[in-house]
Amino acid sequence: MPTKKKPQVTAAAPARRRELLDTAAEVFAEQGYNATTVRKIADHAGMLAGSLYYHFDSKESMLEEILRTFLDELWDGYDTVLEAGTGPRETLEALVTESFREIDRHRAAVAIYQKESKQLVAQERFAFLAESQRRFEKAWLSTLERGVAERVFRADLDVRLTYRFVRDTVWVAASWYRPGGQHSPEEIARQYLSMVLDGIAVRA
Amino acid sequence: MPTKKKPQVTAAAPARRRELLDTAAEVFAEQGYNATTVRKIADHAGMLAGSLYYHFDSKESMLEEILRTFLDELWDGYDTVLEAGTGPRETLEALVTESFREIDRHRAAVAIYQKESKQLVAQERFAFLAESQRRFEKAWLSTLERGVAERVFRADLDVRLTYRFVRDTVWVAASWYRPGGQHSPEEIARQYLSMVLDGIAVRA
Amino acid sequence: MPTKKKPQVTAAAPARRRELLDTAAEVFAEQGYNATTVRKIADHAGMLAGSLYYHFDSKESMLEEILRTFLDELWDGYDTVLEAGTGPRETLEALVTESFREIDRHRAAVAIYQKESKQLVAQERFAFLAESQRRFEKAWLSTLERGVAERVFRADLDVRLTYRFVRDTVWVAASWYRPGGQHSPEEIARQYLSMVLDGIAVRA
Amino acid sequence: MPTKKKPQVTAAAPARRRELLDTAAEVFAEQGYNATTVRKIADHAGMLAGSLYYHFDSKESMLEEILRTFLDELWDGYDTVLEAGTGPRETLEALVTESFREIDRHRAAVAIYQKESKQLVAQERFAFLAESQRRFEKAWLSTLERGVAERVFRADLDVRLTYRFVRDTVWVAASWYRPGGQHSPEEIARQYLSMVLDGIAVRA
DNA sequence: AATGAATGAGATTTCATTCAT
DNA sequence: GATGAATGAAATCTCATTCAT
Repeated sequence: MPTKKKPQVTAAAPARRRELLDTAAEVFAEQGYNATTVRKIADHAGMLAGSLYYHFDSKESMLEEILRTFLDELWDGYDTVLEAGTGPRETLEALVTESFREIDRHRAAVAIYQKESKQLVAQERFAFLAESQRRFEKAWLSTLERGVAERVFRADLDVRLTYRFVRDTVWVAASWYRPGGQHSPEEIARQYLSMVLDGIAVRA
Repeated sequence: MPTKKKPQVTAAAPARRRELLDTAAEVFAEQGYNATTVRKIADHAGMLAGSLYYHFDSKESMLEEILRTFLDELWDGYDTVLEAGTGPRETLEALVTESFREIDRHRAAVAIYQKESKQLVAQERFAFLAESQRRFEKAWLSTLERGVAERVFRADLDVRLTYRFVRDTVWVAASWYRPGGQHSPEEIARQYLSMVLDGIAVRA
Repeated sequence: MPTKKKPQVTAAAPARRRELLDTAAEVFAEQGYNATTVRKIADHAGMLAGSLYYHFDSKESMLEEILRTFLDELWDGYDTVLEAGTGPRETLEALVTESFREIDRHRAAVAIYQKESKQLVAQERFAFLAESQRRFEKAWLSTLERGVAERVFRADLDVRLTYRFVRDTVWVAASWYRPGGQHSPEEIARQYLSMVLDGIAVRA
Repeated sequence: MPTKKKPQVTAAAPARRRELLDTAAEVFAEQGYNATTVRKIADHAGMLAGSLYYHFDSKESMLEEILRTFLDELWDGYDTVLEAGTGPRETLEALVTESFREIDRHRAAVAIYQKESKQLVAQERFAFLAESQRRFEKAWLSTLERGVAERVFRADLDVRLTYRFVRDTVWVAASWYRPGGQHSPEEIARQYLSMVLDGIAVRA
């Protein structure tokens, strides 16, 4: 087997990479991407800062891989939901539940995404975030619009505002959610859906 | 040349200070505190980086002053609401409306607060953030609990979860809100309250 | 005078820049570009490594400016010679003499150019070196060709080989030439021309 | 596991060593010694960076061996020429021809020698370069001086300047020469000698 | 009030080299 | 003989901050 160059970007030895990326994601989520030094990541991984560069090209490439991996899995889940062809209310419920499951599985990545993506999209390298945002918006908006058309969701709301409301409502949870706590993701999803769909006021 | 240097802590020329702090807040909000260099702030203000130090002790002191000013005004508003002694639903409506007014007035500061406060509270200097968070939580929680007790809000909800839901729901709006847009803060507050209180589903 | 940004690339304060560039060129020439650390340059300039970045964007940008400045001046001289419309022998003599004068004035830059340009041209940023090389080749080749046509230069030589011979013959001198030595540039030019034109063998 | 590690200094498996050194020389010549990473050499050789250390002690020892091998062969050729006891013109012609043959055989090594030796001589390890330079200078100078004494070369030339002229004139050719091109080394030597001995001007 | 120049600490990155397997 | 992972030293660069003018 001749000349291969760069072991890094190749998904050659995925085990150690994954470990290190999980570590990095944890630190990024906790301290913020900019405030996280490569040394801190290395400390957490029990190695020297320079050693990380055997596995990754740069701090930024770690961030990219963390976000890409997360979004790939997220869309796997979402696509399954969207292709199921269920009614708008069931679709919305499934999307919310799926979102909380992703928060459960990728808490760190979600927190990073929430905090950093607005800054990152401007960079060419992170253009895939914008693409994901577009698909995201389309999925939610069309579900809401179908729901309004089918009189399942209230027609007197501004749809874009409602979209933002639902979207944010779900994802900010990543900032306080701790996996393994007293609530399972499905339980939290159920409560959130109850609030979003029926409100917190007592029905007249 | 008598006495000391550095007139900054002196409240002299408060107009220029305010201008500069607004500029700084804008840049902090747009790029993130860590990613914002003193040079960028100075560029926006039409001066050189070093010149800012005539007005402020440090980058951190700018951040502190921005957040303190915002929280002081926020609590002026909240305290008025809380001391009015209205019923839980009216109090909640007033708090949400007041919050959107603050977002309107201090959009940059709110965005900074949302993004950075979690990291900052750990520092002695920003302990006032923790204090504010405690008062905040108390205000909302007690309003919700009063509402549940008075059967104005649903009893079947996890109150802490509901608190986070309402809190996040309101404040994340700062990440997309643009003052002077098509919706006034009061209008947005009304729509949000409608969703939060009554849900987005059509009533059976 | 409002917002100006970046004092560096702007030719704002040319005095200190020039000093620092001269220092840098000296070190680059002596130790080679790659082997020269920014710290060494700073040491020679009596400042700290980081301080250089107030004046220049990067080590590479120093190199670029050194080479550009040199080539600009070189072409000022060459163009004057080429536009004089003299015969091929006089043109060649003038070009050689001008070259030794440039070596005298920009010894460091010439040495750097000689040693590094082959590696550098591959980079986008140093594409201007390729452009200069093309003009260079054209100037010398056409002079030689005119000379052959006018029977001033021998016709039995391979013109491209002759071009390389003459070109290298002149410029490698930069690797050993020391300004202020016993020979003036004009004197060296005269000797070189004597060898190049008439050879070192005794005439039959 | 008895005795030591590292069999490299042992002359075992000299074929692979030679191959690897040729590869290394090629890369050193193309990119410069400092700019060449051990990884690049390994890439070209189809192995990983660390694997090179089975064969060699260090990057520097590769360089040393490349230059030593080249100079050993060079001096074999030169000594034969110098001991032949021919007249100064024939000696000079033979030295130049031999030089072009060496460029043909060791193009990479010659290019490295040209570019790096000035920096290297300062190091103890490369003191042999200085020794070679002294012998080199002596060989050429004495040949030129004999030529002047025997009225074969012009007496009106500065001998040291002429020495540098001839030396540079020959060796820089390594920077553009490509083996297997249209000119054989002997052909190029003949043309160079024609220029050096008789000049490029038409004889009056 | 502001500029221009510098400092100094620390960040990211590079890379020759080592070594257990 | 070669790989994969790591080390550790050093290099480039960034940036908040200082200070004489």
